[in-house]
Amino acid sequence: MADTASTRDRLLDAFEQVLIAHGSRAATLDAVAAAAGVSKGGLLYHFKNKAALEAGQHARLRALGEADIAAMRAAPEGAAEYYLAESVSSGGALDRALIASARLAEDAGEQDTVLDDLRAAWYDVLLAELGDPALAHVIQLIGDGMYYNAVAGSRDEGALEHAREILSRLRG
Amino acid sequence: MADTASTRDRLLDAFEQVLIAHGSRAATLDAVAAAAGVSKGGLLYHFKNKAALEAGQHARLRALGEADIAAMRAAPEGAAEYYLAESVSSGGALDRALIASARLAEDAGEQDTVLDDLRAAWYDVLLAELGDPALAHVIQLIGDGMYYNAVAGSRDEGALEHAREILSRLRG
DNA sequence: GTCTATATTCTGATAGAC
DNA sequence: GTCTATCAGAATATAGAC
Repeated sequence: MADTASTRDRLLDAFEQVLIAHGSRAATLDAVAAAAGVSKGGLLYHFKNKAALEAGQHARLRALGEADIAAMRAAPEGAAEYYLAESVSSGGALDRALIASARLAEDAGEQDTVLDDLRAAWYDVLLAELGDPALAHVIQLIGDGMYYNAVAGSRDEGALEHAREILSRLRG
Repeated sequence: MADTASTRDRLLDAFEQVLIAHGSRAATLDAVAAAAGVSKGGLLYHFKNKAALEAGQHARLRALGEADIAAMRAAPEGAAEYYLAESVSSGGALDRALIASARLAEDAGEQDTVLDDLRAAWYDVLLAELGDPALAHVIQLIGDGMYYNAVAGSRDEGALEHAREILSRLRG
């Protein structure tokens, strides 16, 4: 029901899109309102100031991230496989929210802990499955690396296959 | 000779520092000039506009990066060890330049290729030493992951030790 | 080379009409 | 709920004094 998305949700979508495509400097109230097809006044009805818009973005990431962690715990292929596969940016809602919040986090001095919290939760699940702190840590770093490359827009073909191959060597 | 650094260099130092500490949104001409201890007019004598200041930052990274690639080729401990050790943010000149340029790159749509160029060069050196595309690729992803955490401002204790341990398992 | 003063445009935010 | 009009302050940049 993309057509029936609330204006509030469309504003958050637009904020994400501008953050991802053009960075935080470009994500002004004017630009976000225009991308969402509303006026600046319309935006400010839903989010009383820019801090509220940023908080809305972080809250969206938190909800998506917590759902993902539950899915990772339940993944039949195992948490490590699941984690690596999802770290390849697929343009999904979680990817987009992660990139957008990461860009905001660079400007604001540690105002929202969602990124740190999610990272810690993913690590816990990896460690519970693998039972090896060094391996769990390195799997997370590989995921971060794939995520970094996706954000930078670099084509990084074969990353997932290569990561899977190395993972199997380490487990075998 | 930090005391005898030229005003131009002090301005680039200040730009880096503000970018790293507070992000690109905070790195205004006023803030950079103040951090360097000069007036805005003084800054604009050395860099005629903001784009020139950003170009100066990217040029500084390119010079440091090319020197690093030469050092990596010559490293007695091997390129992979050298690469992982330097990927841990140590506050060195290269680290700082890398983080600063990465923050600028998010705002500007691929105007300077220095980050992509350096990444490709590092991969070439890793592959030449390791002779294994999957392993070279994964080592670079681990470095990217450590670098991503530095850009994001997270602390990530034990990353280097864990990466070294996994590397030795893979080589052994 | 560096500063002050100023012009211009952008940004966040408010008030009130519809 | 959404829009337009408007404002204060910030940001980039220029001109010219020293």
